[in-house]
Amino acid sequence: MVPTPSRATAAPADADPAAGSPAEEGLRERKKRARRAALIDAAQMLVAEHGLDAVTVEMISAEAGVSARTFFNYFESKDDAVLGAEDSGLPEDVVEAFVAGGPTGRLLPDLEALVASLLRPHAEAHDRVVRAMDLMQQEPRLLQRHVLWMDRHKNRLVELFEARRASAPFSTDNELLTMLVLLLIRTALVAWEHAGYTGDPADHLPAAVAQLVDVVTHDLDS
Amino acid sequence: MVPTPSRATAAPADADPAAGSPAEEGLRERKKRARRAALIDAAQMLVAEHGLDAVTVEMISAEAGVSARTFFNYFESKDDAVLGAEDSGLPEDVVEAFVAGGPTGRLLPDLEALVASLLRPHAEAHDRVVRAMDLMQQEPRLLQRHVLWMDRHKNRLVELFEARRASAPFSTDNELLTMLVLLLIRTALVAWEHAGYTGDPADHLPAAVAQLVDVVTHDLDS
DNA sequence: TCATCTTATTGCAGTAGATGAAATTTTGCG
DNA sequence: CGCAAAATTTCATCTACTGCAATAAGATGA
Repeated sequence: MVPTPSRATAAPADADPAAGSPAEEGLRERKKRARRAALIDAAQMLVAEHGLDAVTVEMISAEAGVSARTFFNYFESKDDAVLGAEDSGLPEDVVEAFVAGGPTGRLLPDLEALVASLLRPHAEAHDRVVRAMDLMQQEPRLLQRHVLWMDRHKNRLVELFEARRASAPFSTDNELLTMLVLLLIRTALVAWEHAGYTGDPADHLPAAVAQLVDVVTHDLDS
Repeated sequence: MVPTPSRATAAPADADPAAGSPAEEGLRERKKRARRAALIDAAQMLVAEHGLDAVTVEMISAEAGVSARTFFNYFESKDDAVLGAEDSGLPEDVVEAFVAGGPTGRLLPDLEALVASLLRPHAEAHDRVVRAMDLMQQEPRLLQRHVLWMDRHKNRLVELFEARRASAPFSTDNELLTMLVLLLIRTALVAWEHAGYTGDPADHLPAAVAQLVDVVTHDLDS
């Protein structure tokens, strides 16, 4: 049997109108990208409709026109596909600025800058992230994967913190700082959600920081 | 015995949730407790030795002398058994104090008090928590479950925040506050771990708060 | 002590996520 | 075209987890 309409998606071939085609990208890379996107779309659509547990990877794979085994060549788990998790690393320049003790020289604003650059890629894949956020509310299990993602980056973050200590010493524990990063990410994303997903997630970062400062300093005041 | 008319179905009557009085405990409850403990011990021991993925629930069950099916009568998942997760709620008096705007009237210290009471039960089951913490470092997947636990309590926390708003208004978002609770819990636990698990996890809470204040206020100073 | 009701354990069958390996197809390129 | 590299698929297998029906083990009351 194998009713795979694999042709269907690949049909438009290279009918690229205009020369807008990403020249540097081979056909192979192209298809890979397309498949991945198709799988994420299928996963998010099906889960939104039937719920996380009612959707099997076979359904998702069938919807995307690939075998179930191929699915796992693209994602480590079903949940990953639903979240459409992309592991885009931190930009070089931002990292360099941070470890050098910049850009402002004060830890909290510099963390903010770091988080902003972590949030930026989320703005690009706007729709997918929005769908992922919505699904995360309905399916708390997905929030767990979000944390696993965090855990993967944790080592990298700790490296950055250690590196920065050399040029601009500070006393705060690495653990607290990573949790602070997580707090900022989450707060900004939720604020973005509450704002109806308008604009950029990073836009809500300053407000998050302001709130944090508020809570902590109120402690000292009154 | 007083002739109580309405006791159609088995009345749990006392049902003392606190494990304080073993005398009042029937043999059934006893065995249940013992089995549960045996399963947790077996799970933690085996995982410590062979790693999380190399240990099957069959091994754990066999080690504890029960069937694999029974295992799932006690735990929702393998990971839960390894963590030995207990869902002890917040004490009444602490909750009341918090929603009334106390005990200090300032949000951050009051959050600290709340977290302290969340950490206290961890001190009782000292050994198991220690082993769970160690395993969490080796097996990041377990950290996810820790978050699921958090998620379960999140609704309760949000209720508390909302209730407190009535008597002692504040502007901070619920999301930021829950993340702050998570940050304090995690920071205190890690500090406790670094201290060689001496004393109480809650002992390290003040230091965590101090660090947080430090990071945020340094922003304002320089 | 026995009869009985309730509750816990178990065996069995089945679903579904995830992985490894070999076979097959697709793509890149000279 | 024809060959080599890479990706997809098929197939077998493991394991976590669940529902159901049968059975064993406390609890209870006379």
